[in-house]
Amino acid sequence: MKTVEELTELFRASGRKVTAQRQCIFRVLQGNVTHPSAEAVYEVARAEMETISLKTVYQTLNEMSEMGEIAALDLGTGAVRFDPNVEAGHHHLVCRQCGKVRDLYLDFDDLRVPKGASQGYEVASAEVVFRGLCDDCRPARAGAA
Amino acid sequence: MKTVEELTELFRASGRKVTAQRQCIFRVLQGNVTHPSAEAVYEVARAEMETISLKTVYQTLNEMSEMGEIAALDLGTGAVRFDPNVEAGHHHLVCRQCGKVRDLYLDFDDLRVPKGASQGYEVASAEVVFRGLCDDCRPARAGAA
DNA sequence: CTAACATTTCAACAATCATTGTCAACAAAC
DNA sequence: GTTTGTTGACAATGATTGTTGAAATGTTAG
Repeated sequence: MKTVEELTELFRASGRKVTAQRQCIFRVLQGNVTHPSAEAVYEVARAEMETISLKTVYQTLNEMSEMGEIAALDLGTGAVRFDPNVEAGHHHLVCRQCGKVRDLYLDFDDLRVPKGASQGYEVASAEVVFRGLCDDCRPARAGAA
Repeated sequence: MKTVEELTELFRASGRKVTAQRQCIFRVLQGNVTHPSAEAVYEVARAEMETISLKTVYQTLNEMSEMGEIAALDLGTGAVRFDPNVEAGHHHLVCRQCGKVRDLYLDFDDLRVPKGASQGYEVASAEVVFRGLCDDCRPARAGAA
């Protein structure tokens, strides 16, 4: 994701106003690898700005997503998650139990749909979703916490 | 998916009752490649059984899913979709516009997470989601409908 | 540099959509 | 027939979006 300053410029350049709330949201997302839901962003933002509203968070996240500065992921964990990492070709690890999501940088070079198999679809992207249990949800083994 | 008769046996064997409604739902799913949402199953079932309720449809689909007879897919199209096809190793084509989902039988043999990259996850499954536009949503080109 | 204006945004509230819980009447299986 | 699970009307939940008056922002004129 771009820096807070760059995002501020981008918002202004596209005719959007940059409010304290929005910059707070920018900061929350900076370097955030937890793929937070809107609610999660809201919680963190509220620690810094008590009066921010959930609606504002949704609105700003959606705008950032439309601008391509963050990615909105629906991975079946109940709520849409936002990923400040918009680099192409990265994939996701999803915990079946708690929904925790992590980025996975792997290059699968044969991730293409052969002609004739596309059933009329014009395929624009391919993403791999790996599902399993994260270390926190894995049943503790003997000796482990 | 198994036949209506096999499902009837399975339900009975696991202590579940087999009602006319449930058999109706079994029939709706038989050979259905549209990955219908609960609502879509409901619509079709209601054509046959006017009095069936949406709650019953949800309940039955969830039970079938728990039994592993169908798969519940959340592909970010707004509602969970149900896939009578539970064969492992098949993937999905999703239309960005209308949400239409189709199965894709492709074997990606390097679809594994290398040791050391799994970030503590115990990975159980890998599925590829291809997104794009289906033929119905693709802007019509000159000469095409 | 400052003031004033036209917009945009904010945040409280209510609405929507998918899905699930509650519960009395009912039907399947023994 | 009894017992237990199921049905379906209704209401509730959780995520997300629409509405709206009030406040803040970027811009332009002075």
